[in-house]
Amino acid sequence: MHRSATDGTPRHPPVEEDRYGPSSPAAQYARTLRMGTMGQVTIQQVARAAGVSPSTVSNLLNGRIERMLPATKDRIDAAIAELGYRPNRAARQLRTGRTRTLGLVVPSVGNPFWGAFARELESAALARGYNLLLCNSERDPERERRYVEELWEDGVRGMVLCTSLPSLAHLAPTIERGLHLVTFDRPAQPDDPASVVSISINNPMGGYLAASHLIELGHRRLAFISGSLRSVNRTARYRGFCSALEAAGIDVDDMPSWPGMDAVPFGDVEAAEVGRRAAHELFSRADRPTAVVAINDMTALGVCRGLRDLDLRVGKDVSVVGFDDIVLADLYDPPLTTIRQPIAEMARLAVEEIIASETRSDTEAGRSVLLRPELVVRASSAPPPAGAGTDAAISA
Amino acid sequence: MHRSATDGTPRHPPVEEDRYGPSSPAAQYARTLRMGTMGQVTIQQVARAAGVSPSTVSNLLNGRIERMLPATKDRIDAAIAELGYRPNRAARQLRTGRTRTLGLVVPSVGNPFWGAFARELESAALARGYNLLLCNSERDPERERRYVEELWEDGVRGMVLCTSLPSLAHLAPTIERGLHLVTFDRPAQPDDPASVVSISINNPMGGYLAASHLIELGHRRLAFISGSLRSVNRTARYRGFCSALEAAGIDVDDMPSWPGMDAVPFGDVEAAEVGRRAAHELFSRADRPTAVVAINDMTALGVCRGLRDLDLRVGKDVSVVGFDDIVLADLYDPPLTTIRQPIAEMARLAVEEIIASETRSDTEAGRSVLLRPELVVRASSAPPPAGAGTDAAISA
DNA sequence: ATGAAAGCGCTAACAC
DNA sequence: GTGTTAGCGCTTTCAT
Repeated sequence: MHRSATDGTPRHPPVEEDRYGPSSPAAQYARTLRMGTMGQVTIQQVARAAGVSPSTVSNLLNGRIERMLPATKDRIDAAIAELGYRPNRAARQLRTGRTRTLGLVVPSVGNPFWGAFARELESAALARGYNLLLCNSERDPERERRYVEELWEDGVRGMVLCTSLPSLAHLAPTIERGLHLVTFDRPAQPDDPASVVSISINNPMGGYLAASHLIELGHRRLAFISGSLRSVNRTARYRGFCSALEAAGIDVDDMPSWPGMDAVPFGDVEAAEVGRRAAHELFSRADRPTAVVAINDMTALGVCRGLRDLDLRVGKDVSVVGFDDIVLADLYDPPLTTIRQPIAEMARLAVEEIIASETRSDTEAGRSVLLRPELVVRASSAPPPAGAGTDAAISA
Repeated sequence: MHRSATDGTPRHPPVEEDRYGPSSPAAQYARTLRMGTMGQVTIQQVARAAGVSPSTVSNLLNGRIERMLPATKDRIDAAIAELGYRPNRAARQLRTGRTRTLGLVVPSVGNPFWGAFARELESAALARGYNLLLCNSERDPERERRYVEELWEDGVRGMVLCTSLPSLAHLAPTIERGLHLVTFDRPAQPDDPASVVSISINNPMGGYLAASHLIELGHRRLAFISGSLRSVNRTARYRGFCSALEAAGIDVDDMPSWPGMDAVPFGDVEAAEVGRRAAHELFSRADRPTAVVAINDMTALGVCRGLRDLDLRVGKDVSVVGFDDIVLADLYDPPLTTIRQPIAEMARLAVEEIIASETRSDTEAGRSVLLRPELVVRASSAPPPAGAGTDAAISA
């Protein structure tokens, strides 16, 4: 090892060599370092084995095969195979400044929706030759910031951020440095930096679809259940929910409502617990609703569980509509009516946007893509039981 | 930029400088590169701003603050803050050969169990100052190998692999290079390389607990349902299941069985679908069981769904026991009886093992840690309906 | 068609 | 207590 200074390819002028021969402390240190790296095979060794220079090996590695004789290529290929050579990513990245890696920050892979989305995004990234790094923010802005900065330090320049925070101020420094950011499930906000692209479903439309489905079934007392009140999509979905009520001539202010849980911060795994508690409280009251729209499927499943605790039958006594269409929605008893997000398409779009913005010369106005949500009707929603919560019952 | 050759800190002997002045093509190239990296602030710039040398900044960065005057430290801190300096990880890693990052390869984060485990492992890693990189293998050995090698190339030397493949041969080259590997949910196999540590629950015990719980409730016709037959823990859990039957004097060969689906490869998300199909086929037969043990909760949930399709009531007509205790087990209707895996503790252990093996001088025999599974009884398991599947019914 | 050399940003041994 | 220096493995320009 460490023969580069004495063999045929000195990497420094002779003047250096006189001062720091192969037995100098520096050389010893280099040797130790190399031991520590566990026999990493370098491009130099491959070059030597193939009887060519490192640059030629590098050319092969980077697909510039037209620059060498077929015989040379074969020799190098053989050397690579024999030595089991794998290029060192850190060195490569340090040199080029690029990485074929995207970052994904989700609230929590403990929530099946985010797990499913992560899978889709990984597939989409892989299909474009990118790798994916996955991080959990647990909806903590500080943790979100830390991850984004850490990914940046790892050379990741394109990220998908799943957040419902109204402001991206905590990420401003990284965005200014040139981060290609796509926010998911969070429509663009007025204060967002111009370069940010956002991809989400049309949340107000989703809320509208959910509520009007229930109204069409005959429900007149509807509640909207969510945990955090400050989330961007909560507001948007609730807005759509309200429009549907208004369009049907129902006064939103008359609807039973649940205060929410903004005091107690909670993660996505606890979403179900939120739904359960909300159901307990909302359905113990006299003015209880006949139907519920939940902010997402996990919360909806919690609501169903809570209703069962009260001996109310979902899809009979009470209708429940969720959001997301996670795998478990169809598995549940009763299967859950929900608003489906087209996650595969959204994932593909997110990757395309990032790659496009990396290729684009520079700061181009970020756009906001809204996809159409889809109502999936299953057994958790049905007409209200006769005499309960209908117009007649209310006027009685 | 690129002033280092002309200012007070030349990095190469003068002879170099005569040949490649600041306007040489090399210098121009360097400038372009630096533009491309989007204004990366370097340690040199911090050093200049603070009026010290890069090494002093480096010393501060690496916690060797005792080597400098408090005033110097303050000046450097100020410079770092003002310039918004963040060390370049690639450079750091290239230099030290180390990374404070662990890798996790799971079958699929689409399965809530793996999502939950990933969360736990991330917490455990974070608590020890490590980051976590998450990858989905979709139970594809080739993809598993690719990820392991890619992580290795990224400088990751410690990984947790969740696999149920009987052989680790596809990872042998990387293991030989010094990978610190912990397999999760896959007990050590005779052919495993000696350095591999394995962490899992005692799967035979889990299978035993599940089956004997059902037997104690009075069931005498039990089926075991799983998808892939080749998985290591499938075999182990089934073995435990059989012991419980034998201990109760029940002949395993008399039990209704389902052929499994080894022909069709499937991911963890489809586990539920497997359960559903298995239930359809198994419960359409005359010799149908009164109770089922499923390989995991997702499959168990699918079984429940399939039973419902046949108008059989879970927890009444048929008992179902799952494995894992995912969040949704308790949310389901009826709540699912299951074998809990202590994932938080297992995650903590996995991280400890990896860190220990990185610190340890070298190849030490890998060990196998088996944790105790816990039976969680919920409403999906109950005594068999009178006259069905009991000894009497069988002899009738 | 191939090679020599420079340097990406950082760390740490050693000199002062 | 602080500075100087070499070099981690790679890519790419320019020279041949």
